[in-house]
Amino acid sequence: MPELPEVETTRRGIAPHLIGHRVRTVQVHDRRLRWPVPAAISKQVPGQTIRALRRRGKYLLFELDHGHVIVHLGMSGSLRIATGDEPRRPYEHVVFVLDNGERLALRDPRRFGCVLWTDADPEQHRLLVGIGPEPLSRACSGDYLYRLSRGRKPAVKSFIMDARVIAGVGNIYASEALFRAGIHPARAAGRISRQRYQGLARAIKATLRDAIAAGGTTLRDFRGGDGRPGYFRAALKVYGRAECPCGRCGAPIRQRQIGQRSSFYCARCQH
DNA sequence: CCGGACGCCTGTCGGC
DNA sequence: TGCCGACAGGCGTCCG
Repeated sequence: MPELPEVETTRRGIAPHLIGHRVRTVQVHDRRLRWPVPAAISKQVPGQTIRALRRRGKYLLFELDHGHVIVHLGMSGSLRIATGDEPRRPYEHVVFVLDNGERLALRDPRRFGCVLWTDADPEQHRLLVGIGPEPLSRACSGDYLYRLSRGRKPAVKSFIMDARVIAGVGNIYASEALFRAGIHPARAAGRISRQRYQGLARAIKATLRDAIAAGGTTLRDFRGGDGRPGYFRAALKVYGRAECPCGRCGAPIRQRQIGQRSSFYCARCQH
């Protein structure tokens, strides 16, 4: 489900309900996520206060008094705030019960997400340590992408979706940013000029900023922490629009697999 | 070392 | 109507 804008929307929605509140208990109803939910979660977390909620790429980092809970929403995960008397919904595998009576519930039908615990620097966790710069940071520049891409044969779309290159760009926003930059998604990453990477870096940032401002993209069931859907779907130019006329030139939007992922582009506008 | 393919899961949708 | 295959917003791991 979630790419960076959806994770950021979730973070902003749930943070006000969590910061400064103490976790009373953690209910693990099914520990069989992408990685087993560690027993330390239900042992270490109760009694601790949530101090901050940060995002790194598509990961959410819950800072507690001592240690961090690391959450990834995978393909179908979502987080919501529930009141104390609301019944647990299907697939809500992990529930954090807070001292204010509210609960934070992780729903994840496909169980590709994870809930982990670390008492060390979360940025140094093995799942986070190798990931690239935040796309909205200055470090993610056209020059950076240009330099890193030299000699690389894979498609530029696969390149910008590689978390070691940039953190948080997924299948929707890769297609959208490449359309915005006028770059064909299948072009070899190593054969794109510095100038065009500068345009691509700008396009990635603008696309993600716009999507965050719209509350993310709801394709099926994504809800922000406030329960509202994201409105960026209406702003998608190519993703999910196979055969529809390109809004810029009118040619039909193409769909094909690139790196085993569905990709959408305009063959006339993108080269 | 790099790049591509494979699994992990379940729900939904379109076609026959 | 019902069944079955294809496909889905991610990503670590394995293999060549």
